[in-house]
Amino acid sequence: MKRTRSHITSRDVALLAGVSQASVSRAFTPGSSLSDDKRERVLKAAQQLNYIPNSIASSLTTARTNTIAVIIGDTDNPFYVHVLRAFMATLQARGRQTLTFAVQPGSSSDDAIQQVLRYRVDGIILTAAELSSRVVTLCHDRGIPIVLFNRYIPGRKVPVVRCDNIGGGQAMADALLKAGARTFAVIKGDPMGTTSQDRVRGFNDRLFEEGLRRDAVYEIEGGSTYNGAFEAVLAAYGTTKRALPDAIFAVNDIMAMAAIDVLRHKRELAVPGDVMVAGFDNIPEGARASYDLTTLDQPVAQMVEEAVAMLEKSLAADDLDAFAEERIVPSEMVWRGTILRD
Amino acid sequence: MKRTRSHITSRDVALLAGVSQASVSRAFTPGSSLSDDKRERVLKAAQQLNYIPNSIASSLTTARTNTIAVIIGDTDNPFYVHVLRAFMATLQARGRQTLTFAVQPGSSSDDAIQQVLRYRVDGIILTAAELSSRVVTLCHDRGIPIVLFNRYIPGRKVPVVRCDNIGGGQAMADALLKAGARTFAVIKGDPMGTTSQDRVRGFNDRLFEEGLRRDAVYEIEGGSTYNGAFEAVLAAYGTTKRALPDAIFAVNDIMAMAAIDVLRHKRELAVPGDVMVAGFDNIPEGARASYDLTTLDQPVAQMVEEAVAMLEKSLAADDLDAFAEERIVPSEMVWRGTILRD
DNA sequence: GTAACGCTTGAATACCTATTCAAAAAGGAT
DNA sequence: ATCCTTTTTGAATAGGTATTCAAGCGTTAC
Repeated sequence: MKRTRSHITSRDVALLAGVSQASVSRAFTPGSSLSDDKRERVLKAAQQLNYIPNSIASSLTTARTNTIAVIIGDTDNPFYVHVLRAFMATLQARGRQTLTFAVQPGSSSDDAIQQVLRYRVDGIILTAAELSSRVVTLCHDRGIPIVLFNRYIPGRKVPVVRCDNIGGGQAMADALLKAGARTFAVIKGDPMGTTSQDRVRGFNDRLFEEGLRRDAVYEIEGGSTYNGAFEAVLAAYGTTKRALPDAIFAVNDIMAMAAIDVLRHKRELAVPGDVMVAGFDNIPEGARASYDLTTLDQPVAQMVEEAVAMLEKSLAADDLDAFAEERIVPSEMVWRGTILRD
Repeated sequence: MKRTRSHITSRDVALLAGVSQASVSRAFTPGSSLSDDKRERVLKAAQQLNYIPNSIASSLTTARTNTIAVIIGDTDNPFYVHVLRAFMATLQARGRQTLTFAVQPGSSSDDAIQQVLRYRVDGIILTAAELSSRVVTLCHDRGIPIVLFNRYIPGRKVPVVRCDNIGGGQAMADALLKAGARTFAVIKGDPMGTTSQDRVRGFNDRLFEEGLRRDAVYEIEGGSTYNGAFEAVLAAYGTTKRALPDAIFAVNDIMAMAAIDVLRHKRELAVPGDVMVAGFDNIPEGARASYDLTTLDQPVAQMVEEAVAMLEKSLAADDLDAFAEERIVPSEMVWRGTILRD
């Protein structure tokens, strides 16, 4: 069958139902004034013609696309995959479409935003990706709300939902000290990311507060990925050259899992017997029996829920500035088997 | 700042540049006839006004959105998450937007398709989700190409890219027989999914061909998820009640990993020493040292590439029917540590 | 010098729906 | 039956861009 050039439009339906095009539009717009029998006639005609309303045309007049862009930077980290899934589910449940956009880790999301603005999305969620203050202004001037997830722009007031990363780092430092650790390694993530920076800072600061010497903490660049962390930990502790720390704190679970794999399978060491390991995020993968990872929980469902709520509040309001809130959610210790407990 | 009601349009740019609106449109349409100096003038004016072309309006006239819908059913299976990521990257690289849609596992994707058709996507990719023959007709009549990924509709000619699941199942049966296994368990996935069905069929048929008795294979419903398989395997082999098989074949890696975790951590058994385990898909997670899973590789990158190519071929053509091809990619054994080898 | 041709350009129009405005119909009260 | 209020309805229009059509212009060939 040849591709039909002209689709069925509301006018065709109107013709068949013997009403005006306006009435067809009203039949598909909840809350608009139309008599019941006419609505019924229209819907029957629509069904008969297999009519599907054209959102493109509709968006042109309403200046709303009912679409939210979700921009994600780090699809290598399962945590952000879970976040993306949660956003998709939440937005879908609220009757919105999701325009997903992945940007290369490290590169800026400016181009992506530019792209996305062409599509006149109603709002933007940005997780784990760089962005410049410039594009924030760009969106702001256009009245398009943008909510940051687990990322913020220092020195600028932008709506954001994030976890208390500094507090989490501190809590983990306390937990490991209490477990008897005195020498440490920290596996850092994206060097430019505020998330990793804050977790490391909270962790280190607390240790130094407690009187540890600066060389009690060995810092490792894990690059936020399993493979990156695996190689880095292997380079650091793959041989007996460097003395093992009492505990390793990775700023995310996936890197903690890499560390465990190196210690157990490349060095035949026991975790937590020889070295304790802790992560951050509480991804389901870390909870599995093979890892049983002690970590800090980020309440993803709640955070996503709040981010969407924040976006919708901006959507409903005329004044974007009124809602530049910052929601900081605490993270909670999840005790499992990779840290010793008395 | 208040939300600006009216955006900058091509007309505004035209006014500033001293040209017609048509010329502005041409300046942003590659391959259209416009003198260099005029194009330059337009682009300068556009930049000055922060003009971003409106894809909505453009789509209305061209009847193209440059957007592809990716519908995914099983986001619990990491394999399909990798598939989704690959699609997003591939489509993005070709300058297309991705409208992602997740449907509840088990429920049909008909509603999702209906939704997606409103947005006049140019094409649809469907992975790991049910769909009725009816909506295929619906899309077909509208001239919207739809490519199935790792799923097919028995008895209907629809463009599809999938792995040779039957052949893979057979290959795994051969491998396990050669490794000395004589009693088996099979962990099945989605009962309605052709993928799981075919893998089980290929596996069983080959075993029975080789003369095994039907009760040499114990079948387990794993539900396609880690948790589902974990519980099912625990129920079957968590105690010493039931005799252990020589080998367990899970129709996907994530369930194989669950099986390994049960055997190792709930029963203190050795894999592959006491029981061999094999999966299907070759997800990166299974390659990690903690699992080191022997499996069958699905060449995701290649399959995704081909699916998109198939879609674009349909997009370019007028006649949809000419391209209802079926591309079946072979899967290859990946020998790792969970099957004994001589 | 004229004819023929190709490239540029702008005016006008189509794309499809939501909404406004005014008219018509229906309902209610007296 | 009359007037007033409320609801329903259709005609007309806006929304922003791509494209068509015809005109304008400059070039080349003879």
